[in-house]
Amino acid sequence: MYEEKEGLPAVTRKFYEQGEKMLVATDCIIFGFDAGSLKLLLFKRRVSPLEGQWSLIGSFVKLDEDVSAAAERVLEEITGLKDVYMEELKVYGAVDRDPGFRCISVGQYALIRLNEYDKKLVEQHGAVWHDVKDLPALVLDHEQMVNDALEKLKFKARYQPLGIELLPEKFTIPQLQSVYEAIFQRELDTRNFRKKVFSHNVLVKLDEKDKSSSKRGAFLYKFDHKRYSDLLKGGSDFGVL
Amino acid sequence: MYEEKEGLPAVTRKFYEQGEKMLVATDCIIFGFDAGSLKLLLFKRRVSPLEGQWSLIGSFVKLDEDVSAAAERVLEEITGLKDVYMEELKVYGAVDRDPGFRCISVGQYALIRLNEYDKKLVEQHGAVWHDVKDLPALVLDHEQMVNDALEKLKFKARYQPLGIELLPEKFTIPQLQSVYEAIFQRELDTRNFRKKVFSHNVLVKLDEKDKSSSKRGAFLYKFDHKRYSDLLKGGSDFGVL
DNA sequence: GCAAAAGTGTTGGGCGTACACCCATGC
DNA sequence: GCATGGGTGTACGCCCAACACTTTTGC
Repeated sequence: MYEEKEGLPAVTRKFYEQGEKMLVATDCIIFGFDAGSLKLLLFKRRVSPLEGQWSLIGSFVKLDEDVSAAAERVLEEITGLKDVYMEELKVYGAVDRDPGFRCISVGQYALIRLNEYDKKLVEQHGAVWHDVKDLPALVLDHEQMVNDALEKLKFKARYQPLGIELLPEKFTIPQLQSVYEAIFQRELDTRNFRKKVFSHNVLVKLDEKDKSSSKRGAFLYKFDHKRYSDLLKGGSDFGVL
Repeated sequence: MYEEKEGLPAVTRKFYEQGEKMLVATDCIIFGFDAGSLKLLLFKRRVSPLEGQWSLIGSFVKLDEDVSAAAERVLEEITGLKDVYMEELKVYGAVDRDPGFRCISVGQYALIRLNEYDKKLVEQHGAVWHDVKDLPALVLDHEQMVNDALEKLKFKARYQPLGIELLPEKFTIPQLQSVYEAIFQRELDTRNFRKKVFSHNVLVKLDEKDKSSSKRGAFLYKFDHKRYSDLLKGGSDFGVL
């Protein structure tokens, strides 16, 4: 627990006492990818307030916890995952956004691999994956958060290889294309897509094929993280279209 | 003043009481443009804590105030300006960022016209314009905020006509080019710049010249806000390079 | 042998970039 | 008449978008 600091001059203490304190929450927009479509992890609230309604997964930020750490804690509590791609979306700071008490929320979105998370943990929390094309109504301003996150994801995916965050370590090019088609909500041209992703030289072809989705089978690739970070320093971008 | 809500079920009250409350501040990164360079409005603190040191202009967010409204209030208190281009930068939420009490800050950056602000008000607050290429040390994590804001400004200026937010209503093309050169910190080619800005068809040529910086004089233009918002709906972008 | 997905090249147009000279005017 | 900044056009290369057929293999 974090205490008011001792030993500050009176005038300084007064300065901080003037400030009105409020709740700070973080809500996580957790994306996954499966069966050709983008999924969102939602949570049916089992406790008051707003019991029984769908919401994002969130928590209050503790006094002794960084805001980003709070989001990481929430994500780990519900999926068992650490070290996940996660980024701040924006602040939701309207006075009346939470009917209980003044509370601002920092939206943060995460991309996770559906083959890695802890299914039991998710179930225990009453969380369910929903297709982003078919979402239920959500509490408070959570629908706005989801829409903002989808927009930002579309935008960022044009310049950063976010697609690989949603796939297993080994993946095929058709799978990768399918991820981007789900993000952009439109079909991409196979030849142009391959040309583009290979042009960055960050994919390593393996000697294995995945035959789960075709008779011929597609070669598996993995992402070369080291080469990627080297190229980033050179200021490259990693668009797929 | 904002009170704890009455009439909530006990379990709901408990839920909100569990949350640890903290200070929420907003800090404004206020950019202006003058004499060919980008300026930042900084503030020499006259009160404890951190008296005498340079800092951004900020304030605690009040319980009955939206986060964005707090930034607008701060900006108006110090410059007299309303309805200014302002946008959220990001949240600064590290536990130890403020030595006084746990306080997260929402950085917000603003672009203002140096011919419009209230000079007396700025003076009264001990605020001074500094060239961004020559900034003093700043308190807390404010230097990080400034760097982040400069990065974001560079990035966004490629796709949105932010330059005009820093110029008077009537401006010349060389002035506009000079704004972008200050933002990107490099020289731009005059012919390509003109080609690009005119290609968007959002500048209206006036029948006046500005002779303040050359004998020949440069034609003044104004920005066609209506045409711009119409084009935006069509999904255009407004790059200058 | 056929269905179903994997994989492969070429072309045209638009956009960004590089580059050099004449114009108008005040002094 | 000259110094100073304002204003203009072209040519090249690159990247994006459009487009159709062959390959592999399980059934």
